Order: sequence, then C-alpha cells, then structure tokens
Amino acid sequence: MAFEKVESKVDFPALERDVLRLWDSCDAFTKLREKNRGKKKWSFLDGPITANNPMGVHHAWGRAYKDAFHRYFAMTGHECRYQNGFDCQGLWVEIEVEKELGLSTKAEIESHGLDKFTESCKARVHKYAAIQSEQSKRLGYWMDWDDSYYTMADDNNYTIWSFLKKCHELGFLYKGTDVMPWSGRAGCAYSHMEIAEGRKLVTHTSVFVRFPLRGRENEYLMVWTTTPWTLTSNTGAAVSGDLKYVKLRAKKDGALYYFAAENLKFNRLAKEYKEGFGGKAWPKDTPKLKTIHQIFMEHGGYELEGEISGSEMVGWTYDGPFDELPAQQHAGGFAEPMDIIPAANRDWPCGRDGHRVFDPGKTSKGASYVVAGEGTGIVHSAPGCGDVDHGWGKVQKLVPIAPLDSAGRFIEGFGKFTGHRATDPETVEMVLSDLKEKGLLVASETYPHVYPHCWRTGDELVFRLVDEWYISMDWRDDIKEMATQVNWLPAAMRGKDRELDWLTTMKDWMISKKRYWGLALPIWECHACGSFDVIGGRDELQERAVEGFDQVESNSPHRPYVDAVKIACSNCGEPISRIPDVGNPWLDAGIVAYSTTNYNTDRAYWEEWIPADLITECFPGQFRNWFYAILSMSAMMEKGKGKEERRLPFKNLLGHAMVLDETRRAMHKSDGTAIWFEEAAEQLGVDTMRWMYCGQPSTLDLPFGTRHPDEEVTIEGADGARITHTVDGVRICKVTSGPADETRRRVLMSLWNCYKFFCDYARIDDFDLKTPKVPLEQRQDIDRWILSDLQLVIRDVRASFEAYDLAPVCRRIEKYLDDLSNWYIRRNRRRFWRGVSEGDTDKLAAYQTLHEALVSVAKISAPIIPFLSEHLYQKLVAIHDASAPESVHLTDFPEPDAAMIDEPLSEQVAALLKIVSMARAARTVSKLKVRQPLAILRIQPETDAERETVGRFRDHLLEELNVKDVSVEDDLSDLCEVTLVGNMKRLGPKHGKNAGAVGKALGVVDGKAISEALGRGESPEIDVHGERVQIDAEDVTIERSYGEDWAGVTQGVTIVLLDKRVTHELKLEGLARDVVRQVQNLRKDADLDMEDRISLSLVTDCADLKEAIRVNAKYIEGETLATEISGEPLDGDASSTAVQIAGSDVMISLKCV
RNA sequence: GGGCUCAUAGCUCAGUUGGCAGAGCGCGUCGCUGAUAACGACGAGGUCCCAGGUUCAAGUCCUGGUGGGCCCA
Repeated sequence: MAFEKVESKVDFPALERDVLRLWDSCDAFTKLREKNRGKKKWSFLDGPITANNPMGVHHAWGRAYKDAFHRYFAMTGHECRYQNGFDCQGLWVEIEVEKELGLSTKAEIESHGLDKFTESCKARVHKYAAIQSEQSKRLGYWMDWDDSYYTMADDNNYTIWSFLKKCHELGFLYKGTDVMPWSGRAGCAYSHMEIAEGRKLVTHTSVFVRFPLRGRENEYLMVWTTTPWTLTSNTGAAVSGDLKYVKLRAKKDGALYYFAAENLKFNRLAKEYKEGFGGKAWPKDTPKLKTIHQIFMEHGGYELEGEISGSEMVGWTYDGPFDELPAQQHAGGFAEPMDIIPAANRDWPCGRDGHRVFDPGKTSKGASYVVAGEGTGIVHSAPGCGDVDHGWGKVQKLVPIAPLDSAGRFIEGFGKFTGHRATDPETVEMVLSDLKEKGLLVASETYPHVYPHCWRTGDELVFRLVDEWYISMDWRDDIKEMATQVNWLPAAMRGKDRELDWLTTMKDWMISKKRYWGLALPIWECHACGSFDVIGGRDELQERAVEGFDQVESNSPHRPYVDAVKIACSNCGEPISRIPDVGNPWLDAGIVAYSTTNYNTDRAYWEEWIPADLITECFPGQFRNWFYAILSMSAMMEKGKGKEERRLPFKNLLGHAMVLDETRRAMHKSDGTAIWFEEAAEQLGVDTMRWMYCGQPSTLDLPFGTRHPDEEVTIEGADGARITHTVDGVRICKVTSGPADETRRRVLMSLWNCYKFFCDYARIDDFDLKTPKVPLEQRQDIDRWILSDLQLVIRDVRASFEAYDLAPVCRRIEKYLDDLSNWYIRRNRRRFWRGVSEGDTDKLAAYQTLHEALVSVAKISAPIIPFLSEHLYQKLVAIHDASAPESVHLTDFPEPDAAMIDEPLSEQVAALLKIVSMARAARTVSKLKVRQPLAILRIQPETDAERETVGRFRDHLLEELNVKDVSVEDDLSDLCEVTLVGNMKRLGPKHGKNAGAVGKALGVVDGKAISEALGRGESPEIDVHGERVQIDAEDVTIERSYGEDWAGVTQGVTIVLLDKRVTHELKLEGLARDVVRQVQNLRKDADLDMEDRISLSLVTDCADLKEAIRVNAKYIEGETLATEISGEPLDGDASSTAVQIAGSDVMISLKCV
C-alpha cells in the first residue's frame, strides 16, 4: 500500500475517536494483556476516585499519569492488573442523594426508610461509576473496566473489619467523648479537615457579660463571648496567672469589674478593620469596634481602683448567668442521653455549684492558654460547648453541660430555650434579653470573624458533646517506619517530611460518623456490662449472630441490614446490637492494598502484587487522607509479622499538584468555571491534554484553561451524536486554553508536519518500505547523526519513565522533534525534492532515515499521546506490513542500539549548530541579511568537535550561512581589538581588598599587549595605583571587538568572523537571490504545483538588477524552474506582481509552459 | 500563637561550594521560509521583598522585619 497524502489541517478529536474505534475493532487492549500474560509484573494500585459526579479535567491529570505508566510498562513487557477503583461510601454521596430524594433532615431520611436510602446511594454510585468509566475510555485510559473495585463491596468492608478487629485485639480501639464541630443540618460531627473547607467571614452578636462574684458585694468578672448561647452552659472562668487584672469601678452603678489591664484600651481587630481578614474586606455595614474604655465612658464613666494578679483570683466562685436552668443542677454534668457523661465525672459538683475561676496553665510550647487581647482576659468556659473548654474541664473537674441535640436545638432542661436552634438570630436575642433582665449584660456589638461552616450546606457549625470511636495512635512509630521506606516523588515535594510531620502531630483517629451510608463499624456494644465486641469478618459475624444475619446475607453489610444482626455479648451473654455509627471513608480507601488483592482469601495473589510498584495521586490533602490511611492501615495489618515478612503497600508514590484555570485560580462547579471532561476533550483534544499533564513539572499547579459559561457550544459525544448537555444536564460551554494551543502547535503539529512532509514526498516517489536498507555507513553524516541522537533519546526517555518522571520524557521528545524538524528535515529538503533516478541510494537513505525516526518517535511517545502515535504507526507501518503488530501499543518499546550511537558525531553536530547560531548573530548585529552572499567565514575553534565539524559539514555551513568559503584558524586575534576583564573568582582570594582595583585597572590597560604576553606564557605586570601587580592567564578573560571589515561573535574561546566586504559580484548574486525569493512567492500565490515549469519575465530599470539577472540567469532558472527569462512583459494570462528589490521597482510575471 | 517553606523580568520559574543576574512564555525589531500560523538572530524589560551584619565580593551566608503558602494549635 502506498503512502497517503496528508492534510495540513487536523481535527485531533475526530482522529482520536477514529483511533478508539480502531482499538475496539481489533480488540487491542485484550491482545496487549495476552501478549504480556505471565511476564514480569508491574503492579499499580489505584487510589479510588469518588463516584459521585462526572469527571472534570482536574481528575484527568492523575489518570493521564496512570495510563502513561501502564502503557510504558506494557510496552516493555510487563503484566499489569489494570484495576481502576471507585470510592463509594460517605457523606458526599448521602448529600447528593438527599437532594435527589428531596430529604433535608436525618429524621426525614429515617422515615423515608434506610433500606431505600441505602439502595439509592448504591444506585448513584453505579450511575457515576459508569459515567466516569466512559469518560476515562475517551481519555484513552486503558483499564479493565469490567473489573473495577468498589469500596462499598462486601470484600472491602469485611477487610476493614479485620483491620479494626486487629486494632481492638491490640487495645487501640476505644470510645471517647469529645466536643466536636457539628452540623445541625447534616446531623453529624466534622473532622478538622472538613472544617478547613468551610470557613467563612461572618458577623455575630458578641457580648460583654458580668458574672457576680460570690461573697464580694457588687463585684463582677467581666467576660466576653461571640457565642452567647453557650452562656447557658457556663461552668467556669479561665484567667492567666501571669496577667495583671484591673479593678474598674463604674460610675453608673458603683459596680466593680475585673478584667485584664491590657484590654482596657486595646483596639480590638484594629488591623482587620484596616486590612481585612486575609483577603476578605471588613464587612461594609459593621462599625469599628469600641475599646472597653470607650464602652464604660459611654455608660457614665469609671475609675480605676488598682490591679490584681490573675493568680490571686484563682479559686474565686461566682454565680453563673443561667443557674436557674435544670441543666445546671445535675451532678457530673448534663447531656442527652445522660450516659454520654463519663462515669468518672459522677462526683463532680453540678454546674450551678461549681462556677469557679481557674488558670488552665500553659500549652506544651510554654504559652499561656489565656491571653489578653481580643476578649477581657477572662475566658467564659463551657466544657460541653467547646473543645478547648472540654479539655480544661477534664483537668479542672468542671462539669460538661451539653445543650444541643443532633439538629443543633436546645434539649430538655434548658427552660425557655428548649427546642430553639442555637444559631438562630432569635435565639441569640432571647439570650440577650434574658441577660438584660438579670442585669448581667454590659454591652453587645456586631463582631466580624472567620467562623467554621458546614462545607456542604453552608450552615454555621456548633460544638457538641458526643461519643465517638477512635483508634489510638500509640503505634504511630510503626507507620512512620513504613512512611520512611516509601520512595516519595517528586523529591521536591518533600513528601516524606510532610507525611512524617503529620504522623508526629496527628491525634487519635476518629473513625465514627453518625450517618447512614458507609462502612458499618463492626462494633457491638453491650449496655448491660459496658463491654464491646469487634467482629472481624463475614464468617465471624455469621457464627456469632443470634438473629438477623439473613438480612446481611440477602443484601449487603450496610445499614439498615447489618443493624438487624444481634450477637451474644462475649462478656455477659446478653444479645447486643451494633452501634449505629458508620465509618470514616478514608478507612474504605486505606484498605485497598489488602482488599483488592484478596489478602484474606488468596494470600498468594496478594503476595504477587503487593507491594505495588506505584501509586500516584494529586498530593494536596492526601498526606492526611489517602496516603495516611493506606500507610497506617498497612502498618497495622503488618504489625506482628517478622521483619522479613512485613510488606509495604507500595514502593513508589508519585504526587502531582493541582489543575487551575488559566489565571491560576481554583475552578469551581458552582460558578461555572469547572471544566467537564468531555468539554475539554472534544474541544482541545485528548492527546493535547495528556501532553500538558505529563509535560507539566509535577510540583507546579497546571493553569489548564478557561471555561466560558456564557458561550454555549455543541460537541460530539462518545457515540458520535452531537450533544449540547452533559449527562447531568449542564449546558456544554466553550473551553479555551492558551497552554493547550501552545502544546498542540509546538508538539503535536510539529510531529504532524514532519509526518506530512515524509508522506507527501514518499507518495510522489513511491517509496517502498520493503526496499533493502541502505547500510548505515553508506548514509550521510546527517542521517547517522539523527539516528544516533534517536538512540540517546530512547535511552533518556526510558530512564525517565523508570524514574516515574514524565516531564523530562516530554521535554526530551520535544527537543528531538525540534532538531528533526528544524535541522534534519530543513537541511535535507533538496534530497527529497530532486527527481528520482535509478539506484539513488542517497535519496533512499533519506527516506529510510526519516521513516525510522518518525516511527520511533511514535513508539516512544505512545504512552503519552496514544492516539496520534497510533495514527502515525498505522499510516507509516501497519498498512504496509501485514506482519507488524496491529497497534503501536502492541509493539515493543524501542531499545537504544549501541551500534548506532556515535557520540563524537552528536558533539560535532552540536558544534555545527553553535557555529551557525553565532554566525547568524554576527549577521544580525551587522545588518547583513542571509540572502546576501559573503566571501568567507573564519572560525577559531575551541574544541576538537568544532574544528572537525567545519570540515565534515562544510557544505552545510556554506549553504546555511550563504558564504563562499569557510576556514578554520588557530589564532584570529590579529583581527581583533582586545579588552581584558578581571576574573574576580581568582583575583578576590589573591588580592583581597585590592581585588576591585585590580579588576578596574585591567579594563584600561593595553589589552592586546597583555593578552599576547599571556599567550607566550609570560606573567606581565600592570600598574594599580602605583603598585606593580603580576597577572597570569587565569586572572583574566579576554573580550574582543572587530574592525569594520569583520563581523564577529565570541563565545568563550570560539570566534566566528564574517567578512563584511561585499564585492560587486557578491552584491549581484545577492540581488539574484532576492529575485528568486520574489518569484517563488509569486509561484506560491499563483497556486503552482512544485514541479510546474514556467516562463518568466522580469522588467526593471535598475542597472544593477539587470546585470544581476543577466549574470545569474542560470541560477534563477534552476531555482524557479523557469525555461526562459525575458525582459519584456508576458502576453496572455500571466500572473504578475510589482515588487521592490534593493529599493528598485521590478515587475515579475510568470506563466506555466 | 508555634513549626516548615517561599519572595528574582509583565507572567511562570531556574540560579551549583559566595565571584559580571538567567530560561520559557509574552512584547518589539530584523531575518528565513515551496512540510510546518513553524523557525532563527537581536533587543527592551530587574530596588533579586525591606533593614542591618559578615566578606575583597552577597540573589546566595547570618540577624531582625514585611508579605504569601502549607501544616499544627
């Protein structure tokens, strides 16, 4: 089959869809797996993608990596598992399903039916898993899509159970109470990580309140809080022993107030008022805050009656602001249900009786917990409403009073507040008016601050006393040991340090969540005897179950089915139920090194595939999420094994940064800037995207592109139909991307045009692939160079793939393409143009060389751009050779052929390019355009390579630089003016303080004389402020300038000189070239074919031009394929143009003959 | 509040043991062009965040600030 003419315009997305069809029709992926079955394994472990939404371009970076490595290791003969993973369980799915079903509270979910809810969650996961699978196929991601793992699968959940059981057996699993940030809307606690997502700048009504001191008539502690509802649950007041407190007498009512001395005139939030809150401006309608001084002055003034140390106040008791509430009357504290209150609190006095001033002391770093500044230096403490307070309460024996239910409303025991939502403004007003009635409110104000909110619903978070289940992290050293053995890439990410940092500071892992869709924690708690059992798997559950196991058997180990199972308490024999909590979703993802490789059912298989060679994910966040979960769960699973047997989950971890929009801002679904995968794929092309992802340094965020929410477009869907909306019903919009355009132009189009050049001429010349190869030694140097370089590229690219570093792969291929396109092909164009003659082995060599380079580039870039490389392979190889593999991805990755490597040749070509570049610079600065021939190029070489290249590539130099002669000379200094520049690196240590002066002196001495002396090996002296200073060769570098006859450029020792003297003859030749150039332009404009012959007319009055045309007629005819040149206008349908050459008018006309 | 880290051209970033401040993109000029909207040469553009210190010499080392990012409180 002959080579086909190639279009210069390419529709890459269409080409990619064709390639997808080709892969389908020849079953390429299956054949690849068959080809590699039983070979050495390359094991990849996928971090599961959340199957809750369609894929965006930010997911595609990691997936491009994953596919590129799979394809590389397949081409190098490795067996792979090709298993993709879906993350299925967790609140994010619940939230979306709630929306779908129109449910908004936990009560509504429960009345809707947990079984139906759970099945809806499963259905949503399956729906989006299917969508993401299709999207991934469009990306060219070759995975075993029928064998993806799902974290909601029974295996996965039961394997986590075995992990938790092991934690329990080692004594690391416990139930604790804590005050957690809580969303009333979602009805569950949030981890600190989730809170970080939802901080917002809001205003709250904050209050100054006074607490009457007991036994001190008309004396008060002054406290301040931004959450007035927590005053209902106050049990203590914290001070710092190190602070000074003032006694302030208010003139209005004679009351005496205590608060930190520093706070009296402290300008609260002064900086924020001016500069805003980290980028967010001070809210417009919020007045500047008053000082405490100002507040008292506005209320009748005050007098100061001295100071007292905080330590003297410790132990004082006071009346709480809401001591009348029933909740304040319970010994040990108050909560709903009461059994959350730890037994140890039972003897502590009730809230009302316990109000006390205390000093919580210092943090582990030595700073006081209580400081002066924003508040009053006396901190209202409610251990049932704040996590810091809760900690203090435990130490100080101040009881926790927990006022809120799971919806964030006051529970029974809080009088008129019962049933009110804590965060409602009306509730705050109730608290305020109550305080006012009691005479306890000193002042209130609008206070702006950044406060945690629910990341999903936007609701303000409250703090709530809850019991949760924890894994103790007393064994963190085991995890650190494992983290240390992993190879964290890229090195600049400092992943190991960051992970170890987290492992050092992290607290015990809270694994429970009071929700519905997730891992059922396998904890059965006995309320009779207080013990609990942990079940380690399905079989164990079946054995232990005394009722309800059929529910699990016929459904799945999820709520509500698993809730029906009762077991007998191992301690007292009572039938007991599972706790209602579900698990943290990172448990689901953290176990996959075990669950997906059948650890509990087929240990041999696990041993074959674990440790995985690679995991790769977007790194922000993952140090405390997936990386952390997989390392810690693996460390636990391996705990107790002998040192030899212990396995890492993976050996290499490759992280990458984030995908941003073109202006480097995060893209958001909510404002229409997030780019849906197909929008980009069909408008930018997948190969282009993949090159962007793989070519980007992994540590730097990728400015991907811009979505235009106002510009709707229609694209081609996977099945070929035109589509206007995403599967989620979002209108498809225009996506633009400067970086993508740049990549397509610079890389893909460059490769395409090399391919086009080859095919276009190969077609004309009937180049036959089966013609025996011209032996390497019979090919031109430039052929052997581009093939030698190719081997070096193959060697380097392989090394970079093996090092899991893709950016250098792309850079290396880009450089090679540049050399191929802008040097090899450009320099060899004439070999392809010239007519065919029998036995023209040189032309054949050119074709064979270019063909080999192109096919090799297609192969080595196949892992990065699987579509374009496939297309090239099909057109350059497959259609000509029935015995060749059907797909480029079924070929072997090229290996460098040592016999073809010629390092000296590569050096010589590099030297050639350097000399050409220097000579061009010389032309530019002397304003001598390349079309003007010059007499001679003289070169003083620095290296052997430079010397040899001038001989070896003489013809290339003459032609490329348009000179008549070229010479190599040892010493061109006669033609130069010489200036000396001191080498400070040497002069500094030698002359110390005088170094500067010596350097300056060198600039003014007779450079030529000194350099000649240095050249003779002498050490001449120069005068520096009257002192004689000896100079040797290494003290100076020599700079040269050139007289008017020579255009020169120096680089190190290398000197390139061009003879600027243009003789009359040379001038005429230059004019002739100008003429040729203009004729060629006209040929092009007249749409002539390259081989069309013409008759040419050149009419001008200029004597020089006339002479130039006459003298160089043969040259002009040859270049322009003119059969004759006339000085008279042509008659008939000639194409004509009037141009200026060297300032004179010329009328050019031509027509085909 | 503590720890880590960063600050260099319009943008994104290199800058080695201290020795004349760089690249890519963008911009301007010129050149080259019968595969390539490609390519080449040249040029403009710098308070190397600020202030001290060490040194013959500091973008680089030290101290103190300022501003950003990450992590932990």
